[in-house]
Amino acid sequence: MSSEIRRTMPLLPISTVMQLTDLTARQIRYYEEHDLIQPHRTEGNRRMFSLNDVDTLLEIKDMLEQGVNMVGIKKLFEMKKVPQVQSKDITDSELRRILREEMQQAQRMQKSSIRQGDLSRFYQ
Amino acid sequence: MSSEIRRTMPLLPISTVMQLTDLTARQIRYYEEHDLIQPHRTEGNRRMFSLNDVDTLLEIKDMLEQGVNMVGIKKLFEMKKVPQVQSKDITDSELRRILREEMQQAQRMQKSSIRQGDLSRFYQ
DNA sequence: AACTCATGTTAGTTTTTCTTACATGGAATT
DNA sequence: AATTCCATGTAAGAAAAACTAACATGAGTT
Repeated sequence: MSSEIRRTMPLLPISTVMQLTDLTARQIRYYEEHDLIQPHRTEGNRRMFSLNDVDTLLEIKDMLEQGVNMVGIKKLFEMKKVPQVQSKDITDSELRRILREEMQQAQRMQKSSIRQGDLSRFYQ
Repeated sequence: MSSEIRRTMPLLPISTVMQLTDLTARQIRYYEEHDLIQPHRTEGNRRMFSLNDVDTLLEIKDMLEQGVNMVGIKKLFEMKKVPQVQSKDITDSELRRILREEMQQAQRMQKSSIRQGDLSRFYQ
């Protein structure tokens, strides 16, 4: 009983992901364009998303609401992936500078960002 | 982190369910026709399945391979739902008779049924 | 004032899913 | 042996969903 579902399995069409994340198709495709997600494609070229993709999108949404921009999010994701040893091709100091900038901008935006819910709208 | 996914949420299009269960669209629709599943519908009338639906379909597939027919599967599902007190509108003896018949047919079929895998084909 | 960024919107196309109807092969029944 | 039943295959035509590409926009930055 209870089929094993891997969080990386491409299960969901974009419509489902829109509902789960409260993002528009435009937004989701834009984030893919900027390489923040890499959804699977069907033979017919339709995007299929995994549960991990949904998590990532929720993180993206969150960071955007905090005022972090695409580039910043990308960097932050890269950090997450290599938490042990900082990759040296982007110098540490440069990374710190970028993040400092992002965070400053984030604070400026903070006032207007209305903290908005998770998936509660789905537990009908 | 990690979005809560309810097993009853209608998330999956039929194509995904086909892959997860190794059933054809025809089979899935046929089982719905016989009321073994009740997938959600989008505004545009497309079926959307929950993880519970997938589980149910895997059970159906299993029972069919054992030789149980639609009617038998329906009854067995009804039993599962009311495990405490046997519903009296279908008499106990009648239910037992039906199930005995199914099981006999099942044994007859057993020889030809090749036990076939679960979701292993997906852990690429 | 001109730019940039994230997102909206529209158009035209392709893929996916739907319903309906008829076809089929093996089991069971007559 | 012929007929019926059952689970599934298949084909056609219609509708919905998703795709790409392009232009539009408004807030924030330079």
